Amino acid sequence: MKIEQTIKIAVDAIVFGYTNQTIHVLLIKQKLGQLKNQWALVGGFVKNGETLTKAVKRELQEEAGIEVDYMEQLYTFGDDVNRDPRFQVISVTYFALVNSTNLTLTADTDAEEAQWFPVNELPELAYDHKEIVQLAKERLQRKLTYQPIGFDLLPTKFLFSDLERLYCSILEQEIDRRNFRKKMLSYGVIEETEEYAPQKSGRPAKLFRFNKQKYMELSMESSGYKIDFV
Amino acid sequence: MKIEQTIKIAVDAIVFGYTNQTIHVLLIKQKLGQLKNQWALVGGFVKNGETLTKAVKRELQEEAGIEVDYMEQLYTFGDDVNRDPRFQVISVTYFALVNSTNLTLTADTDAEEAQWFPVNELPELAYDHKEIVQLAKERLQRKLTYQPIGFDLLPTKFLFSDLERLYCSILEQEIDRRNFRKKMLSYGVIEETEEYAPQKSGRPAKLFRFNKQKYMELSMESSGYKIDFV
DNA sequence: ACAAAAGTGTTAATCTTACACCCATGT
DNA sequence: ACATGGGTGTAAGATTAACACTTTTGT
Repeated sequence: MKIEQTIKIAVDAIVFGYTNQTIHVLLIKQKLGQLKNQWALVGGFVKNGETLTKAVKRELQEEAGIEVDYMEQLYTFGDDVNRDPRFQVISVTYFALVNSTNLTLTADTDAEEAQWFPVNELPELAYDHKEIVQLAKERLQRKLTYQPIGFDLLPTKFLFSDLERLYCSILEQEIDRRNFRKKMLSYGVIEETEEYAPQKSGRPAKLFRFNKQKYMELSMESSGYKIDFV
Repeated sequence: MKIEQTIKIAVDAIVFGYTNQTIHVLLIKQKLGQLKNQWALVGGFVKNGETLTKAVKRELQEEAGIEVDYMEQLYTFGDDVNRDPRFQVISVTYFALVNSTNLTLTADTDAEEAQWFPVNELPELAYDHKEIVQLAKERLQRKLTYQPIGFDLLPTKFLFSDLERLYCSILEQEIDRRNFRKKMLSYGVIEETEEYAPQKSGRPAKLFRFNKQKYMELSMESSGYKIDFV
């Protein structure tokens, strides 16, 4: 069998982080090539013999010095033959989340500059990356309602109010505080710690922790985890 | 920039059809190559300049002479470097449905033989295709509950009882006939026709039709379509 | 004492589930 | 008249949605 394929395979990562009560996306400023100075997603070509997952993790490390806390495949873009102006590139994109304690970036080549951008204030993006981010945003919204991925955006111990603000900011809607807490706690996957976080003002708040173990048990038996609001 | 990539890109399609009250998967018997006589999914390498979607449609036409009624990307397999024993191949897989009036297969090269298999009685499959089918089956199950894709497996006009059996067979569970009908009709996306289908025995049954228009309107405003049962 | 955020329950409305008998036809 | 599958309603239970005051701290 003869195959003369010249199509290239790349991976790109859409990494979400949560700081200042806002969802952010990780972007890289291209310092080389014809797209110099444009912002783009972390990504690059897959090496021979490398798996897709490894390629993404390598790029994340190389371009931003970051390790993510959650990652899953998002979509493969290959229906616009000219999405990369140089030649035909198919991009397998990944959706990733980082815990807000691990947000520090350190691009280790000086070919790039990595930076967090609030998801609603993105600069112009190279290639079709705007479209990719949009898709990722929708995935994040939907996923949040049926899987406990919000916890991968928060520190291990967090305030209930932060969790709530996280949901508000991702889902872009108001949430009833009492109903939210009631429902969240009803699944038994969040536990109180004995610690309190001092607030700038107001009553001190208990810190909570996500119990992954409990969630696993829950999802085995019932698959009934669902957090959605009107 | 130098890129010496030797990884190949393939597409594979998991096509579901519904006959004899059972979900079937379309398979191809390899008549050439080292995997001769093994059953596999429809698929092949992407040509230079070809989009992914076009590649899948071309393969479906070439290998089975079929046009599908619904298609979406499923997943890209590339984390097992040896999934193809010959060389590194990344496969972008597609999930497809054919209307049960369009099931006729006509492989137009004699390199292959196309055949429908009941999803629970599959032969040994080549490569990692068993895993792919499994993933597709799960997607079909989940998708059925929040999108009206069941209608792409039935003729334009269908019996309510067929729709119900379709859901039973895909979701692998019993369904209360009254509650199912009530809920389905409550969305207003299914309309009665004036026609009756003569039954082998028993009371003649009305034929129904899916109103895509209505569904679009519904999903614009509320996104509240959900068909799930315990 | 007041400002600021945390914490907490009840009720009405809606949706879901469970369940059994009559209907229209062909033989 | 009987066998076969089609067609229909109701009531109890569960879930969701709406809603406002008290608590604890710092200033």
